[in-house]
Amino acid sequence: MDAPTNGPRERRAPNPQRRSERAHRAILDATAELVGEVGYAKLTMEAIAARAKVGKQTIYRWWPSKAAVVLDVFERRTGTPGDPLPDTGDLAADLRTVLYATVDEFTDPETDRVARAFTAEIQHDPDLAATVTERLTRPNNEAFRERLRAARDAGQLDPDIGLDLALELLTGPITQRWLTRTAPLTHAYVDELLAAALRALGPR
Amino acid sequence: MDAPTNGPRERRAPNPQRRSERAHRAILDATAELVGEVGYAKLTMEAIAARAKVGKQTIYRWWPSKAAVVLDVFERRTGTPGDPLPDTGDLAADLRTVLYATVDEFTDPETDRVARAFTAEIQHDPDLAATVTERLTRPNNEAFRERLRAARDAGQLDPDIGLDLALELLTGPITQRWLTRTAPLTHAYVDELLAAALRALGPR
Amino acid sequence: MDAPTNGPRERRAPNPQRRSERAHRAILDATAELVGEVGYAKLTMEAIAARAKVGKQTIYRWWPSKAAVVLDVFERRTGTPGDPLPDTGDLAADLRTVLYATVDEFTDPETDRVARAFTAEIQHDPDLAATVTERLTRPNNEAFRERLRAARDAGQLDPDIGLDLALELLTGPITQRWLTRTAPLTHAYVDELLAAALRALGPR
Amino acid sequence: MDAPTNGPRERRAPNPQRRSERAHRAILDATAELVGEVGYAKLTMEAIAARAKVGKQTIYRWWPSKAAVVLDVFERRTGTPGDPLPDTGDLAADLRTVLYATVDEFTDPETDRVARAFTAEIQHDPDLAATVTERLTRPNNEAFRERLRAARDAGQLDPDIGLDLALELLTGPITQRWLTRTAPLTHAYVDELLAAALRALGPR
DNA sequence: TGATAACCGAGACGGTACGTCTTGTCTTGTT
DNA sequence: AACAAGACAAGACGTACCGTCTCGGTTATCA
Repeated sequence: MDAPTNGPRERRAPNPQRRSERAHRAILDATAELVGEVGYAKLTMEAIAARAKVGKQTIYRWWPSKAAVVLDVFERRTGTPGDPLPDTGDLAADLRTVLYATVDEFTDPETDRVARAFTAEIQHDPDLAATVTERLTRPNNEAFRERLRAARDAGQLDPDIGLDLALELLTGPITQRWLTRTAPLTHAYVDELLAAALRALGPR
Repeated sequence: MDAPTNGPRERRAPNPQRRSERAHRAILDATAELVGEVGYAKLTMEAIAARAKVGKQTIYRWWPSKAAVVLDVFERRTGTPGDPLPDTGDLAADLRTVLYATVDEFTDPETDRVARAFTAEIQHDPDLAATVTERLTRPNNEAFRERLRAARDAGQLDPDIGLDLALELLTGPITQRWLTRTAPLTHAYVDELLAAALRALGPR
Repeated sequence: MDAPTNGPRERRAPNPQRRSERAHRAILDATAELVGEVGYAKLTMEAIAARAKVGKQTIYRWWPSKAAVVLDVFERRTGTPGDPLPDTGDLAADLRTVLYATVDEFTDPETDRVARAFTAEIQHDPDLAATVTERLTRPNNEAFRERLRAARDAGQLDPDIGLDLALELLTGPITQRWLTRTAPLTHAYVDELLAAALRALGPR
Repeated sequence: MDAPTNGPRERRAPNPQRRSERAHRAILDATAELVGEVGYAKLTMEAIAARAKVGKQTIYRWWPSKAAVVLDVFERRTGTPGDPLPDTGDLAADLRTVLYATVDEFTDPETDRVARAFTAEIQHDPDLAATVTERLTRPNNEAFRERLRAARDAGQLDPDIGLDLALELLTGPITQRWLTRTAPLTHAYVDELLAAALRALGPR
């Protein structure tokens, strides 16, 4: 796990206007390549700097940690989080669409790899945890809750059930299965889960 | 995160008969203390050896990694996993008992700390992942499934629902909430979850 | 003797222009102190680094081995080797001056200590042997031979005797006595040696 | 050079009567092989024990150090030191015989290797130095001096010249040339040396 | 002729130092 | 001022040996 980190020193902010676009891109590209080649754990700042033909300081100037760099890479790859869920009026179908996509993402080796790296990193880097929550988790959850809210307003959900719990009933099992690798994440599993969860959530 | 690990060299197994009980205990004690003092990430083999008055080789002789040592400490603390769940005949009550205990554990700062460390470590140490699964996750899950099986046999559960899914519906939400720290883990939350999940699982 | 040395890994040369003068001096100072305190054999890179407040890597960056560091210390102490011998026209007197100085040096505990260390080290470190020969032995011998050459040209030596042999007759006995510690190195011994050797070397 | 040696603890002497001849021989054989294979510096007690199929304690029981073991190996190889020099009445011829043999020995790679190892080791192991002096140097020197004494008594040497100096004039140059590797040790060199030295030593 | 002590093989132990690695900062030109 | 390059202090890594210390398992005297 962590090489005992000294924590980066506080320093006065650099001027983003003068930031070298070349260096910025080179760092993200190099990081993306290296994560693919050696995985997150063996990724080093040293290696990123070398591959990107960049001084280490240039990395430290713009990112507080290795994780922050990789987070940017990750974000660049997966595109804008927080996109609204589809709303065709058919809740089950819409959720199926989204959850299929979710398990597909987790099944992609590259995404899986980085997601696991973040899951790991978040456990002992509160700053990163906050950032990830802010930029990934919260927008996604909000979009999810929005769709559920619409369903509830349409009378498709039990109004006594909290949206957060609803969300967790639908995604928690997937998260847990992915986390513990107890069984494969398949579309069939999503179907099964969806059926059960909707029984829990539907109007009495 | 991880100092890029070279992985321990292959070596022929030492003779466990000749293992020094004194050293064994001293290492676990020292590790337990140090995890409490500096946390898992800043824990070093060097420090364990120093605190335990033990040669580093003695640690490396018996454990392949820092994580493995801490796992033993963790196991020693939490006692035997895989204990059967209570079975009073009242499924809801029994599950409540267990899930209360679960959230209590995750709420305990010490346990939380180590659990997070393992969650992190497991993401990029497949050997450790296998060990943890084998020694913690699987026994616990099996005990859980056993109780659910009994309930199903008693007609308290929908026989069409897989026990794995049932398990995940009951624990996945808790795991996810703990993992993402989106909201506190309380007994009230367990109650809410239990009510919803049992609607999903109960006989039609 | 040597802890079985793996030999330092090959690495691309650092840029001497950017060498830290502070670190350089601190390392040599610390080494000088430590050799005096604990002797060469118990001198460790670890201790040098600690005393000099320097990272170990900084030592390894500039010197291939402990011996190389001490050689620099030694050289700094004894000043420029290869200084020409005095030439007053009186060969015996000039040689006496030089050999007195030689035995005085070998009698000084500090110099003796380091000289023995090198004598030892040279036996199984060919690189160091070459360096020492190049930087100490050869210049000194050349200066010596130069003085003998002048004497030979002045008709004070048998022209049939090789200068190398002449050199060895004059210094070999001293070296051997120092090496085997069979008897003390005194000025009287030099006188005795000189008388005999000059009989061997003088014109017939 | 030496890994800083803790020095062996004082222990009460074992009973040589009960010494295992098998182990004794195996240790010497293994040491001889290993010195040949890896050289003295990289020779380890560990390796000797392993090769000899012997417990390390068995080595430490009978020898105080690696050097002591190798010394025994060396002695076993070179046979009894201190044999008297030939005395045919012709001093020059007798010395030539002996010095030829000496340079031949030093020229043999195996002997050269071990001799250098001891030369090195002696510099910082006073106990070993004493042992070597006692068992090798002194007997050999004594035999040498004996022959010179006979020559002096026969009027072939200047009676004013000390026997020690005479010895050193004859052997010091060879020792020095071997030690510094400044030039090859040949029979021709011995001839040249002998001619010169005898001029120094002969009666006036 | 046991018993009983010593030596033996094996190898775990507490240590020390090794030489390497990476971290995050600092320094030195260049652009 | 940001940059590429890379030296620097710090300190953990995992390994190699050190010399000591058990641990059974043979011998080989002596009671």
